[in-house]
Amino acid sequence: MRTIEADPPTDAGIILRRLSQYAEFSPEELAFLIEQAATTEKLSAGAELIVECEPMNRPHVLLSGWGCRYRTLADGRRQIFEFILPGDMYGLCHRPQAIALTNAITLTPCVIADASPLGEAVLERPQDYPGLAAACATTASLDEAYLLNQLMRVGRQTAYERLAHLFLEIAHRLSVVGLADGERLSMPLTQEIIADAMGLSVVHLNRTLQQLRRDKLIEFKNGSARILQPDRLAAIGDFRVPQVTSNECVPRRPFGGGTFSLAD
Amino acid sequence: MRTIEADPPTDAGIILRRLSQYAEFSPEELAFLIEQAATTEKLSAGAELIVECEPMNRPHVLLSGWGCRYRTLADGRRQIFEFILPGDMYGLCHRPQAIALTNAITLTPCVIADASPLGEAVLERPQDYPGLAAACATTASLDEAYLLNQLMRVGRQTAYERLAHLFLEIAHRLSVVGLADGERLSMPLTQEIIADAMGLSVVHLNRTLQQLRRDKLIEFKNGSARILQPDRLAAIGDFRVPQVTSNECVPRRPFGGGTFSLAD
DNA sequence: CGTCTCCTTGATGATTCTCAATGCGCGTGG
DNA sequence: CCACGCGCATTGAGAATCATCAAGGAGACG
Repeated sequence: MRTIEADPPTDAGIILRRLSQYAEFSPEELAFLIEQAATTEKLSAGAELIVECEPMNRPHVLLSGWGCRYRTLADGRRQIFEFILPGDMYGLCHRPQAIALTNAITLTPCVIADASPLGEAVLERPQDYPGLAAACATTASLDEAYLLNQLMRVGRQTAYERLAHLFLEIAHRLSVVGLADGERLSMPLTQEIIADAMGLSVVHLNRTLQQLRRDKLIEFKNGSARILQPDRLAAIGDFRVPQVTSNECVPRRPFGGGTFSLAD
Repeated sequence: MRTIEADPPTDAGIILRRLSQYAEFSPEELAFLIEQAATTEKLSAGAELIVECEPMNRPHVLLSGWGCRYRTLADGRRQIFEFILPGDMYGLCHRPQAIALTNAITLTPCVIADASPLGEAVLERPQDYPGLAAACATTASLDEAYLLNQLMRVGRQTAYERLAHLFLEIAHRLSVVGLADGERLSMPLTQEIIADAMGLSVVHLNRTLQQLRRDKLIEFKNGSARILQPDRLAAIGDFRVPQVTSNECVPRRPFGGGTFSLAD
Protein backbone atom coordinates (compact mmCIF):
# COMPACT_ATOMS: atom_id res chain seq x y z
CA MET A 1 0.00 0.00 0.00
CA ARG A 2 2.78 2.41 0.87
CA THR A 3 5.96 3.10 -1.08
CA ILE A 4 8.63 5.37 0.27
CA GLU A 5 10.15 7.63 -2.36
CA ALA A 6 13.20 9.66 -1.51
CA ASP A 7 13.49 11.79 -4.63
CA PRO A 8 11.02 14.65 -4.98
CA PRO A 9 9.02 13.43 -7.96
CA THR A 10 7.52 16.51 -9.47
CA ASP A 11 5.26 18.77 -7.51
CA ALA A 12 6.89 20.68 -4.72
CA GLY A 13 5.53 23.74 -6.44
CA ILE A 14 1.97 22.97 -5.52
CA ILE A 15 2.61 23.80 -1.88
CA LEU A 16 3.99 27.16 -2.88
CA ARG A 17 1.26 27.72 -5.40
CA ARG A 18 -1.32 27.10 -2.74
CA LEU A 19 0.09 28.86 0.29
CA SER A 20 1.51 31.88 -1.48
CA GLN A 21 -2.10 32.83 -2.23
CA TYR A 22 -2.62 33.65 1.40
CA ALA A 23 0.52 35.43 2.64
CA GLU A 24 3.87 36.92 1.71
CA PHE A 25 6.84 34.73 2.58
CA SER A 26 10.37 35.65 3.53
CA PRO A 27 13.19 33.91 1.62
CA GLU A 28 13.74 31.69 4.65
CA GLU A 29 10.12 30.71 4.72
CA LEU A 30 10.21 29.93 1.02
CA ALA A 31 13.22 27.69 1.45
CA PHE A 32 11.58 26.06 4.42
CA LEU A 33 8.46 25.37 2.40
CA ILE A 34 10.35 23.86 -0.50
CA GLU A 35 12.06 21.47 1.88
CA GLN A 36 8.69 20.06 2.89
CA ALA A 37 8.40 18.25 -0.40
CA ALA A 38 11.73 16.48 0.08
CA THR A 39 10.28 13.22 1.38
CA THR A 40 7.24 12.04 -0.46
CA GLU A 41 5.26 8.87 -0.41
CA LYS A 42 3.03 7.26 -3.00
CA LEU A 43 -0.28 5.78 -1.91
CA SER A 44 -2.79 3.77 -3.83
CA ALA A 45 -6.50 4.53 -3.78
CA GLY A 46 -8.20 3.53 -0.56
CA ALA A 47 -5.18 4.05 1.67
CA GLU A 48 -5.86 5.21 5.22
CA LEU A 49 -4.59 8.68 5.98
CA ILE A 50 -6.22 9.25 9.35
CA VAL A 51 -8.10 6.85 11.59
CA GLU A 52 -10.87 8.18 13.79
CA CYS A 53 -10.24 7.93 17.53
CA GLU A 54 -6.54 7.34 17.10
CA PRO A 55 -3.92 9.92 18.03
CA MET A 56 -3.07 12.23 15.17
CA ASN A 57 0.45 11.75 14.07
CA ARG A 58 2.28 13.83 11.53
CA PRO A 59 0.67 16.49 9.42
CA HIS A 60 0.92 16.01 5.67
CA VAL A 61 0.41 17.84 2.43
CA LEU A 62 -1.38 16.17 -0.41
CA LEU A 63 0.70 16.77 -3.53
CA SER A 64 -1.46 14.96 -6.04
CA GLY A 65 -4.62 12.87 -6.06
CA TRP A 66 -7.82 13.19 -4.06
CA GLY A 67 -8.75 12.15 -0.56
CA CYS A 68 -11.59 12.75 1.84
CA ARG A 69 -12.53 12.93 5.49
CA TYR A 70 -15.52 10.84 6.52
CA ARG A 71 -17.24 8.94 9.28
CA THR A 72 -19.63 6.01 9.24
CA LEU A 73 -22.65 5.15 11.31
CA ALA A 74 -22.86 1.84 13.10
CA ASP A 75 -24.90 0.31 10.29
CA GLY A 76 -22.47 1.38 7.61
CA ARG A 77 -23.99 4.57 6.26
CA ARG A 78 -21.13 6.87 5.37
CA GLN A 79 -20.93 10.65 5.37
CA ILE A 80 -18.04 12.33 3.61
CA PHE A 81 -17.30 15.63 5.31
CA GLU A 82 -14.90 17.18 2.87
CA PHE A 83 -12.59 16.39 0.02
CA ILE A 84 -8.84 16.74 0.34
CA LEU A 85 -7.46 18.17 -2.89
CA PRO A 86 -3.90 18.68 -4.12
CA GLY A 87 -2.20 21.38 -2.10
CA ASP A 88 -4.34 20.72 0.97
CA MET A 89 -2.90 19.93 4.37
CA TYR A 90 -4.36 17.35 6.68
CA GLY A 91 -3.53 16.06 10.12
CA LEU A 92 -2.55 19.41 11.58
CA CYS A 93 -4.08 20.25 14.95
CA HIS A 94 -3.38 22.88 17.57
CA ARG A 95 -4.18 20.58 20.41
CA PRO A 96 -1.43 18.47 21.89
CA GLN A 97 -2.31 14.78 22.13
CA ALA A 98 -5.16 15.32 19.77
CA ILE A 99 -7.14 12.34 18.62
CA ALA A 100 -8.70 12.26 15.21
CA LEU A 101 -12.33 13.29 14.89
CA THR A 102 -12.76 11.66 11.51
CA ASN A 103 -11.26 9.07 9.24
CA ALA A 104 -9.47 10.12 6.11
CA ILE A 105 -8.57 8.01 3.09
CA THR A 106 -7.27 8.45 -0.41
CA LEU A 107 -9.88 8.24 -3.14
CA THR A 108 -7.35 7.97 -5.97
CA PRO A 109 -3.67 7.16 -6.10
CA CYS A 110 -1.94 9.96 -4.25
CA VAL A 111 1.41 11.49 -3.50
CA ILE A 112 1.80 12.96 -0.04
CA ALA A 113 4.57 14.81 1.72
CA ASP A 114 5.36 14.76 5.40
CA ALA A 115 4.82 18.30 6.67
CA SER A 116 5.86 17.75 10.28
CA PRO A 117 8.50 20.50 10.20
CA LEU A 118 5.96 22.90 8.77
CA GLY A 119 3.42 21.90 11.37
CA GLU A 120 5.90 22.28 14.16
CA ALA A 121 7.07 25.65 12.92
CA VAL A 122 3.54 26.96 12.70
CA LEU A 123 2.42 25.59 16.04
CA GLU A 124 5.55 26.05 18.15
CA ARG A 125 7.32 29.08 16.69
CA PRO A 126 4.74 31.09 14.78
CA GLN A 127 6.56 34.31 15.59
CA ASP A 128 9.57 33.04 13.62
CA TYR A 129 7.42 32.17 10.62
CA PRO A 130 4.72 34.83 10.46
CA GLY A 131 3.95 34.25 6.80
CA LEU A 132 3.62 30.53 7.15
CA ALA A 133 1.54 30.87 10.29
CA ALA A 134 -0.82 33.28 8.58
CA ALA A 135 -1.11 31.13 5.49
CA CYS A 136 -1.85 28.00 7.50
CA ALA A 137 -4.40 29.85 9.58
CA THR A 138 -6.06 30.91 6.36
CA THR A 139 -6.15 27.40 4.96
CA ALA A 140 -7.63 26.20 8.24
CA SER A 141 -10.34 28.82 7.97
CA LEU A 142 -11.00 27.84 4.39
CA ASP A 143 -11.42 24.26 5.52
CA GLU A 144 -13.99 25.44 8.00
CA ALA A 145 -15.71 27.43 5.30
CA TYR A 146 -15.91 24.35 3.08
CA LEU A 147 -17.30 22.34 5.95
CA LEU A 148 -19.97 24.95 6.55
CA ASN A 149 -20.78 25.00 2.86
CA GLN A 150 -21.15 21.26 2.99
CA LEU A 151 -23.56 21.48 5.88
CA MET A 152 -25.51 24.17 4.08
CA ARG A 153 -25.79 22.01 0.97
CA VAL A 154 -26.78 18.85 2.78
CA GLY A 155 -29.12 20.54 5.23
CA ARG A 156 -31.01 22.99 3.10
CA GLN A 157 -30.50 22.42 -0.60
CA THR A 158 -32.15 20.05 -3.04
CA ALA A 159 -30.06 17.41 -4.77
CA TYR A 160 -29.91 19.53 -7.90
CA GLU A 161 -28.78 22.61 -6.01
CA ARG A 162 -26.26 20.65 -3.98
CA LEU A 163 -24.50 19.39 -7.05
CA ALA A 164 -24.42 22.78 -8.69
CA HIS A 165 -22.81 24.20 -5.59
CA LEU A 166 -20.42 21.32 -5.06
CA PHE A 167 -19.01 21.35 -8.57
CA LEU A 168 -18.44 25.08 -8.49
CA GLU A 169 -16.69 24.79 -5.15
CA ILE A 170 -14.43 22.03 -6.40
CA ALA A 171 -13.73 23.92 -9.60
CA HIS A 172 -12.77 26.93 -7.58
CA ARG A 173 -10.54 24.98 -5.25
CA LEU A 174 -8.79 23.26 -8.12
CA SER A 175 -8.31 26.48 -10.01
CA VAL A 176 -6.44 27.92 -7.02
CA VAL A 177 -3.74 25.30 -7.53
CA GLY A 178 -3.85 25.46 -11.29
CA LEU A 179 -5.68 22.18 -11.80
CA ALA A 180 -8.71 23.70 -13.44
CA ASP A 181 -8.90 26.28 -16.14
CA GLY A 182 -11.96 28.35 -16.82
CA GLU A 183 -14.25 25.43 -17.45
CA ARG A 184 -12.50 22.08 -17.41
CA LEU A 185 -11.49 20.26 -14.26
CA SER A 186 -10.46 16.78 -13.27
CA MET A 187 -13.23 14.83 -11.55
CA PRO A 188 -12.04 11.36 -10.55
CA LEU A 189 -14.89 10.62 -8.13
CA THR A 190 -17.27 7.74 -8.51
CA GLN A 191 -20.94 8.43 -8.12
CA GLU A 192 -20.96 6.47 -4.89
CA ILE A 193 -18.41 8.86 -3.42
CA ILE A 194 -20.29 11.93 -4.53
CA ALA A 195 -23.47 10.45 -3.13
CA ASP A 196 -21.86 9.83 0.24
CA ALA A 197 -20.62 13.39 0.30
CA MET A 198 -23.98 14.88 -0.60
CA GLY A 199 -26.12 12.73 1.64
CA LEU A 200 -27.91 11.14 -1.31
CA SER A 201 -28.44 7.63 -2.60
CA VAL A 202 -26.39 6.59 -5.61
CA VAL A 203 -29.47 6.14 -7.71
CA HIS A 204 -30.84 9.56 -7.00
CA LEU A 205 -27.44 11.12 -7.50
CA ASN A 206 -27.17 9.44 -10.88
CA ARG A 207 -30.51 10.83 -11.98
CA THR A 208 -29.70 14.29 -10.73
CA LEU A 209 -26.41 14.28 -12.63
CA GLN A 210 -28.31 13.32 -15.75
CA GLN A 211 -30.59 16.24 -15.17
CA LEU A 212 -27.62 18.60 -14.95
CA ARG A 213 -26.27 17.22 -18.21
CA ARG A 214 -29.64 17.42 -19.92
CA ASP A 215 -29.84 21.04 -18.84
CA LYS A 216 -26.45 21.66 -20.45
CA LEU A 217 -24.92 22.89 -17.23
CA ILE A 218 -22.11 20.37 -16.87
CA GLU A 219 -20.51 17.73 -19.05
CA PHE A 220 -18.67 14.67 -17.81
CA LYS A 221 -16.09 12.77 -19.77
CA ASN A 222 -13.79 9.99 -18.48
CA GLY A 223 -12.64 11.47 -15.21
CA SER A 224 -13.02 15.12 -15.98
CA ALA A 225 -15.85 17.59 -15.97
CA ARG A 226 -16.64 20.68 -17.95
CA ILE A 227 -18.55 23.54 -16.41
CA LEU A 228 -20.70 24.84 -19.23
CA GLN A 229 -22.70 27.61 -17.54
CA PRO A 230 -20.96 28.79 -14.39
CA ASP A 231 -23.30 31.72 -13.90
CA ARG A 232 -26.44 29.63 -14.07
CA LEU A 233 -24.88 27.04 -11.80
CA ALA A 234 -23.93 29.73 -9.31
CA ALA A 235 -27.47 31.02 -9.31
CA ILE A 236 -28.91 27.55 -8.88
CA GLY A 237 -26.56 26.54 -6.09
CA ASP A 238 -26.33 29.99 -4.52
CA PHE A 239 -22.59 29.72 -4.79
CA ARG A 240 -20.15 32.40 -3.76
CA VAL A 241 -16.38 32.25 -3.66
CA PRO A 242 -15.41 31.86 -0.02
CA GLN A 243 -13.98 35.00 1.52
CA VAL A 244 -11.97 34.45 4.65
CA THR A 245 -9.73 37.45 5.10
CA SER A 246 -10.89 41.01 5.11
CA ASN A 247 -11.14 42.53 1.69
CA GLU A 248 -14.32 43.41 -0.04
CA CYS A 249 -17.14 41.01 0.67
CA VAL A 250 -20.43 40.96 -1.15
CA PRO A 251 -23.16 40.95 1.46
CA ARG A 252 -25.87 38.36 1.11
CA ARG A 253 -28.85 39.66 -0.83
CA PRO A 254 -31.90 37.70 -1.92
CA PHE A 255 -31.46 36.52 -5.51
CA GLY A 256 -28.66 38.99 -6.07
CA GLY A 257 -26.10 36.24 -6.40
CA GLY A 258 -22.59 37.54 -6.86
CA THR A 259 -21.55 36.45 -10.33
CA PHE A 260 -18.76 33.96 -10.33
CA SER A 261 -15.87 33.49 -12.68
CA LEU A 262 -13.99 30.27 -12.56
CA ALA A 263 -10.92 32.12 -13.79
CA ASP A 264 -10.63 33.68 -10.35
CA MET B 1 -31.22 45.67 22.50
CA ARG B 2 -28.02 46.01 24.48
CA THR B 3 -27.55 47.01 28.09
CA ILE B 4 -24.14 47.51 29.58
CA GLU B 5 -23.83 46.11 33.08
CA ALA B 6 -20.69 46.86 35.08
CA ASP B 7 -21.31 44.62 38.09
CA PRO B 8 -20.70 40.90 37.60
CA PRO B 9 -24.24 39.58 37.97
CA THR B 10 -23.91 35.96 38.97
CA ASP B 11 -22.09 33.49 36.82
CA ALA B 12 -18.39 33.96 36.48
CA GLY B 13 -18.07 30.42 37.69
CA ILE B 14 -19.43 28.96 34.52
CA ILE B 15 -16.26 29.85 32.64
CA LEU B 16 -14.21 28.04 35.24
CA ARG B 17 -16.60 25.15 35.36
CA ARG B 18 -16.31 24.73 31.66
CA LEU B 19 -12.63 25.29 31.00
CA SER B 20 -11.29 23.51 34.05
CA GLN B 21 -12.64 20.33 32.50
CA TYR B 22 -9.94 20.49 29.89
CA ALA B 23 -6.73 21.59 31.60
CA GLU B 24 -5.04 22.41 34.89
CA PHE B 25 -4.67 26.12 35.60
CA SER B 26 -2.03 28.01 37.51
CA PRO B 27 -3.26 30.48 40.13
CA GLU B 28 -2.44 33.30 37.73
CA GLU B 29 -4.49 31.69 35.03
CA LEU B 30 -7.39 31.22 37.41
CA ALA B 31 -7.30 34.85 38.43
CA PHE B 32 -7.07 35.83 34.80
CA LEU B 33 -10.09 33.74 33.94
CA ILE B 34 -12.19 35.16 36.75
CA GLU B 35 -11.46 38.66 35.50
CA GLN B 36 -13.05 37.80 32.18
CA ALA B 37 -16.48 37.94 33.73
CA ALA B 38 -15.94 41.45 35.06
CA THR B 39 -17.75 43.23 32.26
CA THR B 40 -20.95 41.57 31.19
CA GLU B 41 -23.72 42.57 28.89
CA LYS B 42 -27.35 41.55 28.75
CA LEU B 43 -28.89 40.82 25.37
CA SER B 44 -32.47 40.10 24.45
CA ALA B 45 -33.43 37.20 22.23
CA GLY B 46 -32.64 37.77 18.57
CA ALA B 47 -29.63 40.00 19.15
CA GLU B 48 -26.84 39.78 16.61
CA LEU B 49 -23.62 38.34 17.95
CA ILE B 50 -21.70 37.90 14.71
CA VAL B 51 -22.53 39.08 11.21
CA GLU B 52 -21.36 37.02 8.29
CA CYS B 53 -18.79 38.69 6.03
CA GLU B 54 -17.97 41.36 8.57
CA PRO B 55 -14.66 41.48 10.41
CA MET B 56 -14.72 39.53 13.63
CA ASN B 57 -14.30 41.78 16.57
CA ARG B 58 -13.93 40.71 20.14
CA PRO B 59 -14.27 37.15 21.34
CA HIS B 60 -16.93 36.55 23.97
CA VAL B 61 -18.10 33.95 26.43
CA LEU B 62 -21.77 33.16 26.73
CA LEU B 63 -22.60 33.13 30.43
CA SER B 64 -26.27 32.31 30.20
CA GLY B 65 -28.88 31.78 27.52
CA TRP B 66 -28.66 30.09 24.14
CA GLY B 67 -27.39 31.29 20.78
CA CYS B 68 -26.57 29.77 17.43
CA ARG B 69 -24.45 30.12 14.35
CA TYR B 70 -26.31 30.02 11.05
CA ARG B 71 -26.40 31.07 7.46
CA THR B 72 -29.25 31.61 5.03
CA LEU B 73 -29.66 30.92 1.35
CA ALA B 74 -30.70 33.67 -1.01
CA ASP B 75 -34.35 32.60 -0.83
CA GLY B 76 -34.43 32.60 2.95
CA ARG B 77 -33.89 28.94 3.83
CA ARG B 78 -31.84 28.87 6.99
CA GLN B 79 -29.36 26.34 8.23
CA ILE B 80 -28.28 26.46 11.85
CA PHE B 81 -24.76 25.09 12.15
CA GLU B 82 -24.41 24.81 15.88
CA PHE B 83 -25.86 25.99 19.13
CA ILE B 84 -23.92 28.23 21.48
CA LEU B 85 -24.56 27.13 25.06
CA PRO B 86 -23.62 28.68 28.40
CA GLY B 87 -19.88 28.45 28.91
CA ASP B 88 -19.15 28.45 25.18
CA MET B 89 -16.85 30.94 23.54
CA TYR B 90 -17.57 32.53 20.19
CA GLY B 91 -15.78 35.00 17.97
CA LEU B 92 -12.29 33.68 18.62
CA CYS B 93 -10.18 33.11 15.51
CA HIS B 94 -6.51 32.47 14.94
CA ARG B 95 -6.43 34.43 11.75
CA PRO B 96 -5.68 38.13 11.91
CA GLN B 97 -8.23 40.26 10.07
CA ALA B 98 -10.60 37.36 10.01
CA ILE B 99 -14.04 37.85 8.61
CA ALA B 100 -16.96 35.90 9.94
CA LEU B 101 -17.97 32.77 8.06
CA THR B 102 -21.41 32.65 9.65
CA ASN B 103 -23.93 34.77 11.44
CA ALA B 104 -24.59 34.26 15.09
CA ILE B 105 -27.56 35.42 17.14
CA THR B 106 -29.04 34.91 20.54
CA LEU B 107 -32.04 32.58 20.67
CA THR B 108 -33.05 33.54 24.20
CA PRO B 109 -32.18 36.44 26.47
CA CYS B 110 -28.47 36.10 27.17
CA VAL B 111 -25.64 37.37 29.30
CA ILE B 112 -22.29 37.59 27.58
CA ALA B 113 -18.82 38.57 28.75
CA ASP B 114 -16.10 40.19 26.70
CA ALA B 115 -13.25 37.72 26.51
CA SER B 116 -10.81 39.85 24.54
CA PRO B 117 -8.03 39.53 27.13
CA LEU B 118 -8.48 35.79 27.17
CA GLY B 119 -8.44 35.65 23.40
CA GLU B 120 -5.37 37.79 23.22
CA ALA B 121 -3.57 35.76 25.85
CA VAL B 122 -4.29 32.53 24.07
CA LEU B 123 -3.43 33.79 20.61
CA GLU B 124 -0.49 36.11 21.34
CA ARG B 125 1.23 34.65 24.40
CA PRO B 126 0.18 31.00 24.64
CA GLN B 127 3.54 30.09 26.23
CA ASP B 128 2.64 32.34 29.19
CA TYR B 129 -0.77 30.68 29.60
CA PRO B 130 -0.27 27.01 28.73
CA GLY B 131 -3.36 25.84 30.59
CA LEU B 132 -5.63 28.41 29.02
CA ALA B 133 -4.19 27.76 25.59
CA ALA B 134 -4.74 24.03 25.94
CA ALA B 135 -8.27 24.46 27.26
CA CYS B 136 -9.23 26.81 24.45
CA ALA B 137 -7.71 24.47 21.89
CA THR B 138 -9.83 21.71 23.35
CA THR B 139 -13.03 23.73 23.21
CA ALA B 140 -12.22 24.61 19.60
CA SER B 141 -11.82 20.93 18.81
CA LEU B 142 -15.08 20.15 20.56
CA ASP B 143 -16.78 22.78 18.43
CA GLU B 144 -15.44 21.03 15.38
CA ALA B 145 -16.64 17.70 16.73
CA TYR B 146 -20.14 19.12 17.20
CA LEU B 147 -20.08 20.50 13.70
CA LEU B 148 -19.11 17.11 12.31
CA ASN B 149 -21.84 15.47 14.36
CA GLN B 150 -24.27 17.93 12.90
CA LEU B 151 -23.21 17.10 9.37
CA MET B 152 -23.47 13.41 10.15
CA ARG B 153 -27.01 13.86 11.47
CA VAL B 154 -28.23 15.99 8.62
CA GLY B 155 -26.50 14.04 5.89
CA ARG B 156 -27.09 10.46 6.85
CA GLN B 157 -29.68 10.07 9.60
CA THR B 158 -33.46 9.98 9.50
CA ALA B 159 -35.43 12.68 11.26
CA TYR B 160 -36.08 10.35 14.18
CA GLU B 161 -32.42 9.43 14.55
CA ARG B 162 -31.31 13.03 14.20
CA LEU B 163 -33.42 14.15 17.10
CA ALA B 164 -32.31 11.29 19.31
CA HIS B 165 -28.71 12.24 18.65
CA LEU B 166 -29.23 15.97 19.00
CA PHE B 167 -30.95 15.81 22.36
CA LEU B 168 -28.30 13.56 23.79
CA GLU B 169 -25.58 15.86 22.55
CA ILE B 170 -27.25 18.89 24.06
CA ALA B 171 -27.86 17.05 27.32
CA HIS B 172 -24.23 16.11 27.46
CA ARG B 173 -23.02 19.62 26.71
CA LEU B 174 -25.32 21.10 29.32
CA SER B 175 -24.31 18.56 31.93
CA VAL B 176 -20.67 19.62 31.50
CA VAL B 177 -21.57 23.05 32.83
CA GLY B 178 -24.00 21.73 35.42
CA LEU B 179 -27.16 22.77 33.59
CA ALA B 180 -28.51 19.27 33.21
CA ASP B 181 -28.70 16.52 35.71
CA GLY B 182 -29.08 12.91 34.75
CA GLU B 183 -32.30 13.35 32.85
CA ARG B 184 -33.70 16.85 32.96
CA LEU B 185 -32.37 19.72 30.89
CA SER B 186 -33.52 23.14 29.84
CA MET B 187 -34.73 23.26 26.25
CA PRO B 188 -35.81 26.76 25.29
CA LEU B 189 -35.83 26.20 21.54
CA THR B 190 -38.88 26.62 19.37
CA GLN B 191 -39.65 23.90 16.89
CA GLU B 192 -38.78 26.24 14.07
CA ILE B 193 -35.27 26.61 15.44
CA ILE B 194 -34.78 22.89 15.90
CA ALA B 195 -36.10 22.33 12.39
CA ASP B 196 -33.62 24.81 10.94
CA ALA B 197 -30.82 23.07 12.77
CA MET B 198 -31.81 19.61 11.65
CA GLY B 199 -32.56 20.44 8.05
CA LEU B 200 -36.24 19.56 8.42
CA SER B 201 -39.53 21.34 7.90
CA VAL B 202 -41.35 22.49 11.00
CA VAL B 203 -44.27 20.23 10.28
CA HIS B 204 -42.22 17.13 9.95
CA LEU B 205 -40.16 18.04 12.98
CA ASN B 206 -43.35 18.39 14.98
CA ARG B 207 -44.53 14.96 13.97
CA THR B 208 -41.18 13.38 14.69
CA LEU B 209 -41.12 14.92 18.15
CA GLN B 210 -44.54 13.46 18.78
CA GLN B 211 -43.21 10.08 17.79
CA LEU B 212 -40.38 10.40 20.30
CA ARG B 213 -42.87 11.29 23.00
CA ARG B 214 -45.22 8.47 22.04
CA ASP B 215 -42.29 6.10 22.27
CA LYS B 216 -41.61 7.36 25.80
CA LEU B 217 -38.08 8.39 24.93
CA ILE B 218 -38.29 12.09 25.77
CA GLU B 219 -40.77 14.35 27.53
CA PHE B 220 -41.16 18.07 26.96
CA LYS B 221 -42.62 20.50 29.42
CA ASN B 222 -42.61 24.30 29.20
CA GLY B 223 -39.05 24.97 28.15
CA SER B 224 -37.40 21.90 29.53
CA ALA B 225 -36.95 18.33 28.42
CA ARG B 226 -36.60 15.05 30.19
CA ILE B 227 -34.54 12.24 28.74
CA LEU B 228 -36.43 9.09 29.65
CA GLN B 229 -34.38 6.36 28.04
CA PRO B 230 -30.85 7.56 27.34
CA ASP B 231 -29.60 4.13 26.33
CA ARG B 232 -32.29 3.54 23.77
CA LEU B 233 -31.83 7.07 22.44
CA ALA B 234 -28.10 6.50 22.14
CA ALA B 235 -28.70 3.32 20.19
CA ILE B 236 -31.22 5.00 17.91
CA GLY B 237 -29.07 8.05 17.24
CA ASP B 238 -25.74 6.20 17.33
CA PHE B 239 -24.56 8.70 19.90
CA ARG B 240 -21.21 8.63 21.59
CA VAL B 241 -19.74 11.20 23.93
CA PRO B 242 -17.18 13.18 21.93
CA GLN B 243 -13.61 12.31 22.74
CA VAL B 244 -11.09 14.92 21.73
CA THR B 245 -7.96 14.34 23.75
CA SER B 246 -6.15 11.08 24.06
CA ASN B 247 -7.56 8.80 26.70
CA GLU B 248 -9.40 5.64 26.03
CA CYS B 249 -11.57 5.78 22.98
CA VAL B 250 -14.16 3.20 22.05
CA PRO B 251 -13.53 2.24 18.43
CA ARG B 252 -16.49 2.20 16.10
CA ARG B 253 -18.05 -1.21 15.78
CA PRO B 254 -21.20 -2.13 13.89
CA PHE B 255 -24.16 -2.17 16.26
CA GLY B 256 -21.86 -2.23 19.28
CA GLY B 257 -22.89 1.25 20.32
CA GLY B 258 -20.97 2.46 23.37
CA THR B 259 -23.51 2.81 26.14
CA PHE B 260 -23.98 6.32 27.33
CA SER B 261 -24.76 7.72 30.72
CA LEU B 262 -25.93 11.28 30.99
CA ALA B 263 -24.32 11.47 34.38
CA ASP B 264 -20.95 11.60 32.67
C1' DC C 1 -14.08 -14.80 -21.98
C1' DG C 2 -15.29 -14.13 -17.41
C1' DT C 3 -15.22 -11.02 -13.69
C1' DC C 4 -15.30 -6.81 -11.53
C1' DT C 5 -16.45 -2.06 -10.93
C1' DC C 6 -19.21 1.44 -12.07
C1' DC C 7 -23.06 3.59 -14.43
C1' DT C 8 -27.84 3.31 -15.74
C1' DT C 9 -32.84 2.20 -15.69
C1' DG C 10 -37.51 0.81 -14.03
C1' DA C 11 -40.72 0.15 -10.49
C1' DT C 12 -42.37 0.87 -5.97
C1' DG C 13 -42.58 2.81 -1.50
C1' DA C 14 -41.05 5.65 2.34
C1' DT C 15 -39.70 9.95 3.82
C1' DT C 16 -40.25 14.51 3.88
C1' DC C 17 -42.25 18.98 2.13
C1' DT C 18 -45.80 22.36 1.18
C1' DC C 19 -50.10 24.48 1.79
C1' DA C 20 -53.73 25.59 4.62
C1' DA C 21 -56.24 25.71 8.64
C1' DT C 22 -57.05 25.23 13.60
C1' DG C 23 -56.04 25.56 18.50
C1' DC C 24 -53.78 27.29 22.51
C1' DG C 25 -51.49 30.37 25.71
C1' DC C 26 -50.27 34.91 26.73
C1' DG C 27 -49.82 39.63 26.89
C1' DT C 28 -51.90 44.14 25.55
C1' DG C 29 -55.03 47.56 25.06
C1' DG C 30 -59.76 48.95 25.22
C1' DC D 1 -62.65 41.85 32.39
C1' DC D 2 -62.67 40.67 27.69
C1' DA D 3 -61.52 40.94 22.76
C1' DC D 4 -57.81 40.87 19.96
C1' DG D 5 -53.45 39.88 18.03
C1' DC D 6 -49.38 37.31 18.04
C1' DG D 7 -46.23 33.52 18.33
C1' DC D 8 -46.07 28.88 18.50
C1' DA D 9 -47.72 24.05 18.34
C1' DT D 10 -50.64 20.94 15.92
C1' DT D 11 -53.41 18.55 12.21
C1' DG D 12 -54.96 17.04 7.60
C1' DA D 13 -54.36 16.39 2.80
C1' DG D 14 -51.80 16.07 -1.21
C1' DA D 15 -47.52 16.21 -3.73
C1' DA D 16 -42.56 16.30 -4.44
C1' DT D 17 -38.33 14.50 -3.27
C1' DC D 18 -35.63 10.84 -2.39
C1' DA D 19 -34.65 5.85 -1.04
C1' DT D 20 -34.73 0.98 -1.93
C1' DC D 21 -34.73 -3.12 -4.59
C1' DA D 22 -33.58 -5.41 -8.59
C1' DA D 23 -31.77 -5.91 -12.97
C1' DG D 24 -29.15 -4.82 -17.09
C1' DG D 25 -25.25 -2.65 -19.69
C1' DA D 26 -20.67 -0.77 -20.71
C1' DG D 27 -15.94 -0.74 -20.09
C1' DA D 28 -11.38 -2.38 -17.97
C1' DC D 29 -8.52 -6.02 -17.16
C1' DG D 30 -6.39 -10.38 -16.40
